[in-house]
Amino acid sequence: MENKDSLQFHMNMGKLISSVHNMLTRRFVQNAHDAGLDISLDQWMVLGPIHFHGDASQKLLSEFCFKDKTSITRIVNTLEKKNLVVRVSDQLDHRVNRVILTNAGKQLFNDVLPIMNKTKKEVSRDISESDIETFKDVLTKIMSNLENE
Amino acid sequence: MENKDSLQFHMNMGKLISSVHNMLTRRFVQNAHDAGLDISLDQWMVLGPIHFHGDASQKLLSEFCFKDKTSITRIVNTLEKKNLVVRVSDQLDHRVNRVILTNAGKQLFNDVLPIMNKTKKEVSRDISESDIETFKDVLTKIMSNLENE
DNA sequence: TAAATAAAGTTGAACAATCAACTAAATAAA
DNA sequence: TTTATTTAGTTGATTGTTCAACTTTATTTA
Repeated sequence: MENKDSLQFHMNMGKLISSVHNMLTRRFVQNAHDAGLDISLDQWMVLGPIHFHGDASQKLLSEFCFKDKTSITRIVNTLEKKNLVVRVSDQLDHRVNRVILTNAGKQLFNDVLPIMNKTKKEVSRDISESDIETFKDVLTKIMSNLENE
Repeated sequence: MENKDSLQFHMNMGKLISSVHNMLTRRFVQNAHDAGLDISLDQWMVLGPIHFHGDASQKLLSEFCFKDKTSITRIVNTLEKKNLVVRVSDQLDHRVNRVILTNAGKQLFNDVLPIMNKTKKEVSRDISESDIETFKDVLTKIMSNLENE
């Protein structure tokens, strides 16, 4: 029966992705906390690109992180409140904020890198390299399937 | 934007999972909305098990949905506010709430089934059955890797 | 049985995602 | 040049997640 099958699929796929997302988030924060570091996975997902780009605009961060501009606004707010980044208004285009790491931000970035690697290892333990590749390919394919219109 | 595509290619697992989770959630709600239905993916993920179990406790829903008991409390609050479910205190154990579908809840469940099916098709378009299987296996393995301690 | 402990749910606070409505600045069109 | 439109970012409201602290009811255990 088609309805039953599709329900099964959804419960599996949707539930699996959602559950894995939550567990992964929790584990990363827990690992960071155990190392005495206070950072969420979303903050890390934004902090990385800021470090990588040097003076990223929020628009760029939004595209790079696949997050809504509103989410970026609020995550940058939090990072700024923690003195990890500062917003600097672009000299040429006054609509644009350039987000820059402070020294504390650079320090935290370096401290969190090993946490990220530790979490990665825990996540992918006992999974073959080829299965990981297929897994990432499918995720990428789903993303392109769901890209707007 | 070709720059975006090349970024996608280099994305790590955490970012992929997080992005897919967000896009999937958005697409499901959008499809429901286009069909005149007002429901979130998380509400659906809880509504389904309520429908199948008949009189699930919140504890059971929590375990079945892999969600925190606090999340269940709040999702059930929302469902109750929308008159889709009611809480009935268990006669034998007064700590327990039994969550029951109303007629409106049953109606919505049936209305959302085809939406789920549509979303499923969009998500898995052009992905082979065997890749989907590997994908789900890896998700399941990650869950067991991240299960507490 | 009385006291300690465990279990089921709730509440508050902090953070994040989404949508819609908004400000301010830049660019295009008239 | 003046007006209209687009773009970058913010704010408010609603929903969901997490942690810690809490209430209420059951179960242990001393």
